[in-house]
Amino acid sequence: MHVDRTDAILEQLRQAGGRLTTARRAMIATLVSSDAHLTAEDLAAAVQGTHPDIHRSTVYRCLEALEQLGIVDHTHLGHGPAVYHLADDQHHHLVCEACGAVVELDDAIFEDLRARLQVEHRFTIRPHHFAVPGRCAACS
Amino acid sequence: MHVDRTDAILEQLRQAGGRLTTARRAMIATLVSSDAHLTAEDLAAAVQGTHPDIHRSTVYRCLEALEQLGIVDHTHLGHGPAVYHLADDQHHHLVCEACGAVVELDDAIFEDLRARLQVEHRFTIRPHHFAVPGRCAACS
DNA sequence: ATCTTTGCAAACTTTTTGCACCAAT
DNA sequence: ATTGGTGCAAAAAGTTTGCAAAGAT
Repeated sequence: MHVDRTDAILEQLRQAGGRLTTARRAMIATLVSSDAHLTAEDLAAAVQGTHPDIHRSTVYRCLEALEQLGIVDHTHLGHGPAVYHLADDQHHHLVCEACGAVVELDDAIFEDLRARLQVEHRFTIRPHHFAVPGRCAACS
Repeated sequence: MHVDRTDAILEQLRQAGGRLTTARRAMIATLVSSDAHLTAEDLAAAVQGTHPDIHRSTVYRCLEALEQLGIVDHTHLGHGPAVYHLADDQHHHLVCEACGAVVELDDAIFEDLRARLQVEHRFTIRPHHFAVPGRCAACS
């Protein structure tokens, strides 16, 4: 179940010296139970379903805190808002510029490119932070 | 000189049915004479040096128009504003998340990845639209 | 003469910040 | 009791839009 994962995350938060507040619990619960790509606004809306007085700015601040603690990560799928997901579920994205479809990719696909850029430019890529744009099968 | 390139671009604009206005001339001139990565704001500031009454919104609208005509292109180097450059100078970017350094890359480096994603996911990448983030030699 | 483009002001979207209060440890 | 987190309101940053006037063809 989600319980193990949630517990592990809450433990990680506590270990890092973060406080276990209502807002954080609610946000982590939402992130655990949704495997979609949530914007800060999505998350705020979801959380406010059960806790109406958790403010948008709290959501942004929590996300920032949780990101610094290595619990969540954000990605840019295109223009528009960033999307957030739990850091224990790392993956890459292809986004169709025409229809917005998102394809999730395994890390492995970037291995060759990573190795090459490391050697040729001494640059260590962290490619999950931005999606790779293009055209999906249906739109090309 | 820059004259040839500018003329070619102005011709391209005319051919496409776009009008040759003061704002467009000034913006193209600025883009031709600067090979840096200019934000819309940078461009507005530069253009306003000689034409003080060209409005920011005109700059944004021209950029949009010039982009649709295939004359300019924009890229996202990270959080913060988009940067614009002439479309006849296509290249990719690595951006250091620590120091902001930008490494320009040739298209070729994405060939293998492009081919693989095409075959494995029928997805045609257009990777120059977003920079690939990571750590430069000095920051890793 | 026509139809695009511009200037301006104002709105919009996403995110950040200052400050006083509240709550977790 | 302390320190970190929260609610609120307000601003910031980047970009877009409606409209009437000006300009390019």
